[in-house]
Amino acid sequence: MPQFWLLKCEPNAYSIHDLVRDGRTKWEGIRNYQVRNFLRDTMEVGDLGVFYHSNAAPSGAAGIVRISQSRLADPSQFEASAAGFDPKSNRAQPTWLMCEVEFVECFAQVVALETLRAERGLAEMQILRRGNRLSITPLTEAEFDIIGRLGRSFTEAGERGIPAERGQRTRG
DNA sequence: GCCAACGTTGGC
DNA sequence: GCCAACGTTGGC
Repeated sequence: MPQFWLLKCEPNAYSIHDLVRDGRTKWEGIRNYQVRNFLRDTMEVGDLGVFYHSNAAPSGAAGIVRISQSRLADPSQFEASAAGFDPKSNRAQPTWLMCEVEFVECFAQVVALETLRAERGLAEMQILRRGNRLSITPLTEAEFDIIGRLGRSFTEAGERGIPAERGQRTRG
């Protein structure tokens, strides 16, 4: 049984389109203990994730990824010149972990934050809570399915991040 | 650029 | 262990 995640990234730094090009990428640079604990204790290869663009116009869900590697040591914690350098960490017991994600799907348009907020089934989603700052958060399967359905509901006519239809649609 | 919210740091 | 100061995040 896969688990489900929402992974935030600023598209200025790395976007879903970069992942389309690369196929897979290391999700490095996490320096928050709550997120580290997800990476260490919970996330497994085969889990599915929503790729979320933050600090964007519009911010929102941009596509789907799959976890292709888990529990990797983040090498930048050992690099003195790196922004995420952590002099207290050591190679025998790295403090900071990362995962690798592989591309699954790019939505025709970003499902805008405004659209996510309007969806009743997403009311409990952590990303929508005030002050949420975790870059990786768990989703329920129902939340993941709703976001996937919204992402697939765009037609070419829709141009403002507003879904053209919201009919029932099954996953896969 | 503003600002609310939250995490981290460090003095005590 | 408390808590004020500071830094970061991210929507707007």
